[in-house]
Amino acid sequence: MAIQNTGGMQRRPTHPGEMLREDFLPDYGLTVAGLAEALGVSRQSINELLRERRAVSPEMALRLGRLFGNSPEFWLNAQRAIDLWVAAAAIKDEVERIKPLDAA
Amino acid sequence: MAIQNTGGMQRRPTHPGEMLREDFLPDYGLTVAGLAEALGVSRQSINELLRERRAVSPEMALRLGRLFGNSPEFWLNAQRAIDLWVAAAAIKDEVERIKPLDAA
DNA sequence: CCGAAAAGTAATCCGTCACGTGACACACGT
DNA sequence: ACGTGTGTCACGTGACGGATTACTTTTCGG
Repeated sequence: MAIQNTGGMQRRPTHPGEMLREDFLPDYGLTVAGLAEALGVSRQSINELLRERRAVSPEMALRLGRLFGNSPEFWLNAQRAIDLWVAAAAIKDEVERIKPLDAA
Repeated sequence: MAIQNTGGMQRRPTHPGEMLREDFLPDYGLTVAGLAEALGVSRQSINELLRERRAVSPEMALRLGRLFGNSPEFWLNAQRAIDLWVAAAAIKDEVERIKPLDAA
C-alpha cells in the first residue's frame, strides 16, 4: 500500500545548502568561490545556497550532480522535501478541506 | 552503486497534465471546473495544467495528492522529470563542461 | 429552435524567485 | 601597507504560478 504520511514531518527537512556547507565543501576542500567557478555560476548563487536563502533549481541540480558525481535527483529530492514542508505549512488548512475522492 | 544516467532520456517525459487529462479525469468522471472546485483553485490553473502550460507546484501537488489519495511526491516526481529534461536540454553543454571531481 | 447556463480559453496583473552584475567591507598573507 | 580572496548587500531581469476578468464555444431544457 502507498504510505500516505498525511501528517507531514515535525521538523524542517535538511536544506541542500546545509549538506553542501557541512559535508561537501569540507570533504572536497572547496571554497565558495571555487565551487562557483567549478559549477560555472556566480559566487552569489553559491553563497545564497549555502545560507539557505535560495532553492536548488533543476539547473543547479544538474551542475551539482555533475560535479560531485551524484544524480541531480539527489539534490532535488532534498529540495523537494523542503518545498513540500513549506507549502504544507502554508496551505495546510486549505488542503485539509479537500475531500479525498476515494473515501466517498 | 549510484546509477548515473548521464545521457538523459530520449523523449520528453510524461507531463502530469497528460496524466490528469488522460487518466484521472476520465476515471473519476471529473470536469475541469469540477476538479478546480474540488481542489480549491481557479479553473484556469487546472486548464493550464491540462494543456501542459503550467508545472505542478508543491502546493498543487499537495492538493492533487490529497484529492486522489496518492502522495504529493507522485505528482512532483513527474514534474521533476520534465523540469530536468528541459533544463538538461537548455544547459547541456554548460553542464558537460563541468569536470567531475571524482574522476580527476 | 432558442436562449441561458456551463465549460474552455485568452488577456492582464501581481508576487515570488533564480541568477548575474556591481559595489562594498573585512580579512589574511607577503 | 598592499593586493588577493572572500562574504555580503543592492539592484535589475526574466520566468513562472496564481487570481481575476472577460470573451468564446458548447450543451441542454423549454
